[in-house]
Amino acid sequence: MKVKDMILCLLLDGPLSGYDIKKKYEMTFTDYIDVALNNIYTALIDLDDAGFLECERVDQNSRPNKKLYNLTALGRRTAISALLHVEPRQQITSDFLFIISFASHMPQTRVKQLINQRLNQLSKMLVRQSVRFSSDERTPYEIFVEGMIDAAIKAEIEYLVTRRDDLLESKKGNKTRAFLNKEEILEAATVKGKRLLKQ
Amino acid sequence: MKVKDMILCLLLDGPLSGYDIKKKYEMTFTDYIDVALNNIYTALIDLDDAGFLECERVDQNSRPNKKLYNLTALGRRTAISALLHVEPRQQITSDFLFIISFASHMPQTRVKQLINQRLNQLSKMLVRQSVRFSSDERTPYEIFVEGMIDAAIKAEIEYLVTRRDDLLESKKGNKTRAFLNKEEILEAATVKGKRLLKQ
DNA sequence: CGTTCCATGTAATAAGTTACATGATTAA
DNA sequence: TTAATCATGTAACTTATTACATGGAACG
Repeated sequence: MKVKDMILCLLLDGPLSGYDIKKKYEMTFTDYIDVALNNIYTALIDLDDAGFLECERVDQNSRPNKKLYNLTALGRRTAISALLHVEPRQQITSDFLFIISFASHMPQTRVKQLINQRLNQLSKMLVRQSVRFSSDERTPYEIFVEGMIDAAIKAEIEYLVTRRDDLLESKKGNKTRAFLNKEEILEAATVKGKRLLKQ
Repeated sequence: MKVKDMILCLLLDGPLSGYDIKKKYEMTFTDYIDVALNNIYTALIDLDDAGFLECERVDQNSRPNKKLYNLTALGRRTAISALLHVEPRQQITSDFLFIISFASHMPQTRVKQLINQRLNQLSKMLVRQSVRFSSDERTPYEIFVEGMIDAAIKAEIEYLVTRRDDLLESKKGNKTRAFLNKEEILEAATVKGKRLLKQ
């Protein structure tokens, strides 16, 4: 699916500004859709020019003015058509796994760093999860998707925590702790919550 | 990580032809690295021109001739440097999850189709897993990575199979079976094995 | 006799990324 | 007063994708 199709789909549930789309993306889609958002305004303008959207200027007094975009009939048809006919692509590119598979060419410190960084990312994802879980207005479908992500995150953490020692050659007699333990990771995800998200 | 960096890394363990890289990719990296491979030959030529590789022509009698690429000192340094200094990006784009979260705009048949297609993809991934598991010459690091993928695939199948009914509004009194059951999926992954991979 | 495997490339295009650029308001 | 939030855009560039293009050998 192309970014423009996705934008049209996001507008199926009502008009949004570019900024709204950005926020929505950052909060709910970041974990399974990877796009840079700098071009979102350009995309909206293009879609507008092509007749998929109509744009309404909204003047605000204590805020910068904004533009609300809404689907035209054509836009709505296109969005639905994408939902029905696109064959979904699963596009995963995990530098982490790629690099780890070359661990024989790296020093142990790098391996530890990579694991810890990844656990950190997963921890942040859990934070977003908990924020989402605490909101109402979620459709059963969104709940389904969130549950899937939750399961994936937890499976990965579980695997990393139980297996990461396999990556270290010199386990024995190594007094310095290499890794955070599972409790610390999960705690980081709940307690530091908001702070973490802002990093 | 860029494709060219990855190619350099793949060559760390010995010279390969473009075709070798393709094969290696298709067998072991497909599941967590998403790239189109048409440009692999172009990339090799570019890397050669830039002094990262040296190329040896190998004439074969009962096969098309091929070109074996090997790292130069510069190429090796660049590969190692990428492994040590790149900050790994996790790039997931799951059209499946995106589309599913808009299920309220789709007919039930489409939802079923999406779930079944996804289970099919996962099934194929399990086939690749089983082929990989049966090979020797795997470093502990590769085993680690495979284990991770295995865990991820199984977690997703588990989730889909136990929760997919949540997506169907009219569960009651629906006689026609909507989905394959878990045993059928896992069986498809082992029995049909090779045949599936070729689709 | 048809399909898969081995093996390599080119050219045009589309898409997305990075970096640049601005500016008022509000909460800490 | 400093950082974060709200809010929108442009231009140059890099990258990757799609489609095209070929051809012998082996296998079933």
